[in-house]
Amino acid sequence: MSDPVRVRFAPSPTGHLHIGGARTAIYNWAFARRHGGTFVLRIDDTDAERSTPENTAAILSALRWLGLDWDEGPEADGGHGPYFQTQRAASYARALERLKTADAVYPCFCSAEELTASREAARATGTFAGYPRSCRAIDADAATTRIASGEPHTWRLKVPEGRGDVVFEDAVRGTSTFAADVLDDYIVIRSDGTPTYNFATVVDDAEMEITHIIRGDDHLSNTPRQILAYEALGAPLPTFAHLSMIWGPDGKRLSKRHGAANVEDYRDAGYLPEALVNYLALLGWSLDDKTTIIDAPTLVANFSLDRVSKNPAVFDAEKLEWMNGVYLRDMTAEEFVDRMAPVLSDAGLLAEEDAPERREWLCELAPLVSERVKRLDEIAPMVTFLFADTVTIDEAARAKVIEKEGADVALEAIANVLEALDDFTPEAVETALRSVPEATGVKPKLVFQAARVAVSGSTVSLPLFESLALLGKERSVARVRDAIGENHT
RNA sequence: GGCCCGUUAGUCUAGCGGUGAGGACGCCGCCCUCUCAAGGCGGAGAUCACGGGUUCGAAUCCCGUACGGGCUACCA
Repeated sequence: MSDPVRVRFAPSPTGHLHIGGARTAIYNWAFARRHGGTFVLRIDDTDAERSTPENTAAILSALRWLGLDWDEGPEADGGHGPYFQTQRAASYARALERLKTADAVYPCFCSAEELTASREAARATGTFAGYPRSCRAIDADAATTRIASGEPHTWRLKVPEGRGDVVFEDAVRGTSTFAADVLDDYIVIRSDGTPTYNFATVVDDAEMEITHIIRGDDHLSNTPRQILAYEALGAPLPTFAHLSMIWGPDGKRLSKRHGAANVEDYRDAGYLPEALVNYLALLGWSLDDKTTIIDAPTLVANFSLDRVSKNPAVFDAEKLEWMNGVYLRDMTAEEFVDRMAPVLSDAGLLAEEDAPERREWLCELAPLVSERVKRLDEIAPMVTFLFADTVTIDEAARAKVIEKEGADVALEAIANVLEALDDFTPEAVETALRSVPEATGVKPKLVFQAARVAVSGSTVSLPLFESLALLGKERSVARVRDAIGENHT
């Protein structure tokens, strides 16, 4: 049996949870759950300028909303903490000491200006633009003296003499090779003593015993230098798996320029977490050649890195919307009411505390709404007429239906026939309304549309008979009567 | 500039040497129908980026080219 799987998602709190980050988190989570492993959440907040506690909180809440629970991380200690890089200075210092004694690192006194200049020069000649290793030649005693005198310096990782090409097996892309001569003596500790990203991640991943690093494609080129750090530290190498990017429709990295790019944007727009997880899971991974609706348990039972595709995927908002509709429609009335109640409350249609006593009524409404809505935020406009005392008839609808020849006659008959009903069920209402065309000689289409406009204010609404039943006899009849004579105004 | 990665319909994908290149979103049409949806049925849409190989046979293997993306920071 192999070592227990430990994976991590390590967002940088420089913004909220991005769609791309969410997919990375989903894959890590699914992989951990699939293998009975541990999902670690680590906050890579070493960018002091842009990291904020608010962003961290937003990321945690977005992950929770998606249902991606972590076994170790903020608010879930697992013995490998702390889980904020800014609290791990001791680890980095310890790692640096280890590298010093192993002679795997050396101080560099070059100024930022010098480095930029040499880089530009190298780039202009078309050769390797890495650090020329100037300070590597400074002997240890001289270096110690200069450090003691307070001269600013960084620490660079020494690419071992005679190190061959760096070759590793990427779980999604296969063998990756980086030639030895492009390996760079990169900076691991900045002049202010803080670690650079490439070093901090390796130290943390090693200490946290991460076995599989599943992350974005943008880190692929960083992998060889990280591998060098693992080797210098004497730590076992994890398996790497690089995910391709998620693009906007223009083939550029998905960003706010393309519209909603954060998980919470979708939450606020009325998307369900289960639909977003399903959609994102499929953006770069597939179960087989035909399955598209995959719930979380199914994802967990089937997720594997070898079915992750190598090519970038364009985020298709329309498909997500369709999928959200599928989840909405698949809900039971009870489930749908649970999602609908907060929406009604926010829209000021039905107070949260009044919802329980009208639960039965809401459950009757639910199936009518759920099958014609793709997002939760479409609900309120659709059902407002059922909650309001009166309804304002849409101008176009009035002109098109109420002012039609015969509409008044039909409305009169509708009101009478409804009024006569004892049992105001959809079936009874339907039977009653269906008798109107014959009795009045008005075409059925007009009869139904007139009733619809009178009651809902629009030519497009939830199904008529059910709507009337939901509205109740009194209000239904009143609205139909109110509509009569509207064409004389 | 250098290095790395990618390329199957508008989009997401299946495919892993022999298929009529399969599915999904979107689009179009028909059916159902009290409107709108949903649902059912059908359709259009892919010279598998291009050019060379290897092979009896290539979307699948190899090499180039083009295009796109990433990295190349004392950002992550």
